[in-house]
Amino acid sequence: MSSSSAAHDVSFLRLTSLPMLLEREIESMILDGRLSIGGRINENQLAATFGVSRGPVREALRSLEALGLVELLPNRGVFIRSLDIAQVVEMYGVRAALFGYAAQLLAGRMEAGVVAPLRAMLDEMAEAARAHDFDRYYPLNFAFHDFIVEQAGNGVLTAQYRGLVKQLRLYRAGNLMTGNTLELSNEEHARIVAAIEQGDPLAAYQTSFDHVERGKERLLARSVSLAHAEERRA
Amino acid sequence: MSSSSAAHDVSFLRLTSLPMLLEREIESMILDGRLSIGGRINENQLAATFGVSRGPVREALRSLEALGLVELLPNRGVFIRSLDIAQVVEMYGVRAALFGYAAQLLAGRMEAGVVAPLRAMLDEMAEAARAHDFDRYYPLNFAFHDFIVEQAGNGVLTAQYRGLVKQLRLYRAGNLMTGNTLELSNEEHARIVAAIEQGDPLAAYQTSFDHVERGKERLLARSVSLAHAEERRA
DNA sequence: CGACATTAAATTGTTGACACTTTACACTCG
DNA sequence: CGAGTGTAAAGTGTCAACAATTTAATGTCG
Repeated sequence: MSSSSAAHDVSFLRLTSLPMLLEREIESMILDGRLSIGGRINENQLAATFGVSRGPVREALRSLEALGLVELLPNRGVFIRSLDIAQVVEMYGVRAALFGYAAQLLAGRMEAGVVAPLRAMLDEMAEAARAHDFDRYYPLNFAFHDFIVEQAGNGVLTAQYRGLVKQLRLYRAGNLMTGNTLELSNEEHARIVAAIEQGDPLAAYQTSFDHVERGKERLLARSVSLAHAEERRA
Repeated sequence: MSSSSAAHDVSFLRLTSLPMLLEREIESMILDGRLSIGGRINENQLAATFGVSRGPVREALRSLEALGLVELLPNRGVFIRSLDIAQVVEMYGVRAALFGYAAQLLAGRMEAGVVAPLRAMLDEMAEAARAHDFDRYYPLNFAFHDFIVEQAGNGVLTAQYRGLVKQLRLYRAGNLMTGNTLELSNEEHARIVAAIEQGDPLAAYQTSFDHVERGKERLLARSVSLAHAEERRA
């Protein structure tokens, strides 16, 4: 047994700091829309809001830059990152690969008590889909994906996936599904669960990958029609 | 056409800053081994080395934390991140998924002038493998993987993949292959190129994924034998 | 001699001030 | 009246000093 692998770690004591706190707070301000996308962040103003000096604020912003939530232009300022459709498409691709890998892992290491919750979510989503109730469907859909990633048991994967999903929230056009797309989407979910349940990693990868890719295409189609509407208006 | 999409962007002017510069420099200090893994970074000392104050250094370290190269413990200091074998295994898994996705993309959008360089690298690696010349094989191997990822044409994917590879350099035990593993590794490369050339995305994914996974297993086997050697010594 | 409390040194955390750059605005000139 | 120039304000970049915390060292008591 290695001596460096301590049995009990006591680093919980004071495991937060002002910059970390500010980072979380600014992050939620961005994701909640309290800071408008593309807009500039005023360090003085932000520091004044929190009643602290600019130092910790600047440190927090550096972290947020690395997380892909803001952009730092030297001598210009910090801007809330705005994603164009091309970047969103790329992100969806990577998200598809990561989610596919999660399902692949899960199919390979099936344990009891994993399929049951998935089936339960599936049923609930089916109900919401039948009612065309997007507001009910959306959080279930999110939980379904996150559950699969989480249960895959790879912490690095979970972190990367969630980081990507977080960044995708910067794109405020595609969070909507309409009509019977909900039911189509949930049919894909069912295929994913089936592949996992049967312990078929490759099928789990493919169905999961395709599911996210279809989501991308739905988003893209919607985005194109939005752009056309924009054109007509001009 | 949107008015915000400028035809020519002049943001190159002053596109760097002191914290960014320090970030790059500290990063290379870590990756070159000039800062020992697990060790603590002294802000005063580091700032003095560069002839700057602690502010910019702290900002650079915040970025490096988000990149996964250092760890920040409040009131304790900044430590060069040290990876245990479990984390390395997880990272290899995600790397396999990302690399697999890259090959999958490349197989789907085959353009001229992609296979030729791959085949050239393949031949060079074969030669190096026959000669058991690891020092020659290693950079070729790296270039081979990076080329596939790059040519996949997804910038987000490239960034994530390279970030992960960078973090993996923190683990200083597994960069060695011995004996005929070089030839085995290159046979896997050949299968990857074949799948890409035939335009078979799924096969490209699988062969590429498996290739990295095999690398992980080789690393793991070596790591176990090292641990045993360690035990015997104790 | 070892465990514990106490004190001093070292290090991180935060701040306010100052220098520099960018941006906005008013002014001048064609 | 519009393009261009110069100036003032606003904002970012950097620093050095101070506060708070942790770590190391010293001394004390059982």
